[in-house]
Formats: sequence, structure tokens, C-alpha cells
Amino acid sequence: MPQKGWAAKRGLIAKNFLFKSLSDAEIDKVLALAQVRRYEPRSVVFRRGDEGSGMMAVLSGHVKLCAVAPSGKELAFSIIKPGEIFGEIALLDGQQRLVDASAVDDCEILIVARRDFIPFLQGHPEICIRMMTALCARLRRVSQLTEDSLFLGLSPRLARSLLQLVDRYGHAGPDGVRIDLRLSQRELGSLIGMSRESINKQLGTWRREGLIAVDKKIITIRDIERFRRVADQAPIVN
Amino acid sequence: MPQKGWAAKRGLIAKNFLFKSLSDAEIDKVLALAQVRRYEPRSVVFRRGDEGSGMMAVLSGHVKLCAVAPSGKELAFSIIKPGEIFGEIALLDGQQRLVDASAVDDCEILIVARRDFIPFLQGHPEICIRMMTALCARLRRVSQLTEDSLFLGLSPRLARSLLQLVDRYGHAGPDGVRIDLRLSQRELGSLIGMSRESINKQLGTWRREGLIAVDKKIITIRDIERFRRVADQAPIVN
DNA sequence: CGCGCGGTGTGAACCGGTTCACATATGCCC
DNA sequence: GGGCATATGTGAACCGGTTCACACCGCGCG
Repeated sequence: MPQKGWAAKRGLIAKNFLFKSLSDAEIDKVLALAQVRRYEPRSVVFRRGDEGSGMMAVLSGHVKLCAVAPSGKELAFSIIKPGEIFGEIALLDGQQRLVDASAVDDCEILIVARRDFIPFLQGHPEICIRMMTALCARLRRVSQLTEDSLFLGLSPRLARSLLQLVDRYGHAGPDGVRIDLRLSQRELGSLIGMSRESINKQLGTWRREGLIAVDKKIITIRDIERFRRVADQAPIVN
Repeated sequence: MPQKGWAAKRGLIAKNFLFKSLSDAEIDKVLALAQVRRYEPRSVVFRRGDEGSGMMAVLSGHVKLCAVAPSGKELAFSIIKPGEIFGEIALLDGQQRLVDASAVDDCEILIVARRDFIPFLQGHPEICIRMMTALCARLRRVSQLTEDSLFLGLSPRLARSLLQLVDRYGHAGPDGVRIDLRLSQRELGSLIGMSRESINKQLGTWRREGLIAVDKKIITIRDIERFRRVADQAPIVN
């Protein structure tokens, strides 16, 4: 398994929120339970309904977690980046996978099998606690998404989504914060469950107002303070 | 703290999913950390944004967890019944409360403080694992709610919600399954984030079709098989 | 090079659900 | 029982977002 760049990947795991309290020896114990797999862009990591055999950690690349309606409409719950884990729900409760996971770009993914990891957890209560904290964070995020989609209209919802992307993927640039992920408007829409066209029109409005700039799929938020006010704006009439 | 009916309540805790693997002595250890409080109908147990000081278990009565939009619109995430716990998210991550919790009827609620419970968890990995399983279950439920509200129209959404209520509160009766919770149409609406009027019209349609019967806020599903087909129906055009 | 395809930009029509308005029960407390 | 708050039933108007249709652009590839 060890190969070029392995030390860096090992470091990535060691720095992961879940494992950062572990000693080197313990990290090695976790890694001994794991295997690494590569995925091509757009390939499937797992599908909703699959048996949930293990947990994954992203070493390089990005993984999209999403649900697809029979109509083809898509809802992207999250985009996972290097150093983060996913698939922990099915690992923990042994149920079927809840969503589809697919590689966005070229990915290396570390996989830990359920039957190995559960006993490990039993011997490491601190990891359990951290794991629970991670689950809580997800729960808070999903609850917020639900609330937003029932309480808010297009524009604050899109604004919030962009601000979340800024938190996770933003880089300060000369004229504002750049979101480096190159998401198409369709993908942006799937993050909040709205249509490509609606996203387009809203971005257009903001662009005309000078709030944002868009170039080659890269969105720059020019005035983040003003933008935050849009996100916090009172809900639509309702 | 011990009082009339205490043994029954102790039994309720002992049977709780979280604690059922514990010995009697350990149950007593948990109970020693707890206090019991009564709540009047409609009184507030905690509010979103409060500091999350502990976890609750319902001994008697029902507790509603919900979010309220500035507009006044309400989304009820869950209705907790005796033997179940709530407030565990803030307990685990030490953040603010995510939702409002209020007593539906007269309630007795057991409260365990965070500072006592976390150390207890550290000594009981099995409980940690169960706790995680419970968190996963919630995560699955909320994700489903999000998906449904973005993918489905009124009628399958309401049907699913009623079927969930049947699972948790249904009793077989002479002409179908009765949902004993006496929810108003407004409350029913808040379970799926829809307006009182919409719920009324849909229930009316189903009543006319003979699918359900309604009497004094008690809904009876007369033909659950046919009803399930409504719930599974393909999404709206989209 | 030119063709095709995926992404973008935009207007018009449609539609599901909300909002509003009002009538009709159903309690419930003095 | 009278009366007031709360729940139910229902139609009409409204509105936000979707869907549909089409134009345009840039890029990769045969």
C-alpha cells in the first residue's frame, strides 16, 4: 500500500479531526485496517441502498454525496474534501447507504471496514465522542438545509449556500473572496434543490448589482458584508 | 426524587434503547446524575439558541421539537414520546440548542447534565455506540424529510408523514389503523412544512375517496395498502 | 476546420401551494 | 346556556419557481 506521497496522506489522516488525539502507534493501527482505492472522475463510490460495509476518508480529490429523485432531479447534500470522512452513518448503524457517493475529480480514498472499526471504537471512547460530534455537525447542517428550504426563498437560500462554500473552499483574492470549486450552475442548484435556470437568473441579478463576479465557473464575492445581509434577509412573504 | 410511580419510570429508562444493556447498578448510577421536572401543556422545555446544558428523557407526556420561522411558520421535526430521549445533540457537541422543545401535554422529564454525562460516556463505549446509532437514525429521518420536501408534492408527502405517525402511534382498530395523537391540521402541516389549508383539502379528498376517516382529530386509515401506494407514488411532474 | 456538446443567458407559459377571506363547527370556561 | 377562542371547510386570487423553448458561446475532437 505505501507508495509515493504516502507520508503526506498518513499526515492527512493524523490531522483529521477524528484521529488527532491518537498516538502514532494508534494511527498505524487504524491504517492497518484500511485500504486505499483510486476513483476516476464521475465514478461511483457507492450507491444509496448498497450494503454499508465501511467508512471512507478522502485522501485526494473531492466526493459528492447526493440523492437523486426518480424524475432525475438531484440534491447534493455535501461535497467532501481531502482530510474529511464520509460514509460513517452506514458504518455506524450497519444499515444501507443513505445517498449516492461519486468522485468529482480523480480521487484517492481510504476505506475502513465496519467489522474492523467497530471493535476499534469500543476500545477508544475519545474517538467515539469525536465521532458523535461529527455526526452532530452533520445533523445540524441537514436540519438547517431542511429549514431553509421550507422557510426561505431562492435568494437567501442561494446566498447561504455560497457562504458555506466560501467557508469550506473560499480564497481571499484581490477583489473579494473566490470560490475555487468549479461548480456549474446546475450543480449549484442541486446544492439547494433548485433549478439551473433559477440559479442563473439570481446570479445574473447579483452580477448586475456588482455583488459578485463570475468568470469561468469561478465565483467571486466582491462585497461579502453586503452579501451576508442578503443571506440573512427576512424570509419571503410566507 | 423517588415518588409514586417511580418504579415504573425507572423501568422506562431501563428499557430505553440507550440503556438496555446496563446492569441495575449502572442504571442507578445514571439516575443518580439526573433530576426530574414537570412541565405543563405548552410550556417551553428549551429554546433554540439556549445553551445546551443537558439531555432529556421523557417519562410521561409528549414533547414537540420544532423550528419557527420569523414569519411564524413552524416546522415540527419530531414528537417525542415516553421512553425516548431528546436534546442529545447539544449535550454531545456542547453547542446551542438547535430547535425549540415544548411540552404537548403534561410531562415529566428526566434531565441529565452534560458535565456528568460525558465522563459517564467515556467509561461506557457500548452506550456510545448506541448513542451513535440513535444519532444516525435521526440523521436518516431528517435527510428523508429534506429529500421529500424537495422532491415530492403535497399528497405523497402527507401520506408518508401519516404512515410514520402510524408506525409510532398507530393502533389497529375495527375499520383500520387509528392514529391516536390528536393533532390539529395545523400541527399536521407543520410536520411537513405545509399550510393548514393544503392539509385540509388533501384530507378532504382522501376522506371522500374512502381512504381515511376523521373523527375528532383522530385519523383512521381504512385501507393502508392503498394508502401506501399513494405515499410511494411517483414524484410530481418536476 | 466544422461539428457537436455541455454550459450559459433569457423570456413566456404553466402550475402547485400559499394567502386571503369568509362560513361553519367544536369546544370550553364563566 | 351564552359567548369567545380555536379548529375545520372551501373558493378565488396571487405568486415564486419550474418547465419549456430557444439563442449563444467556447472548447474538444474527429
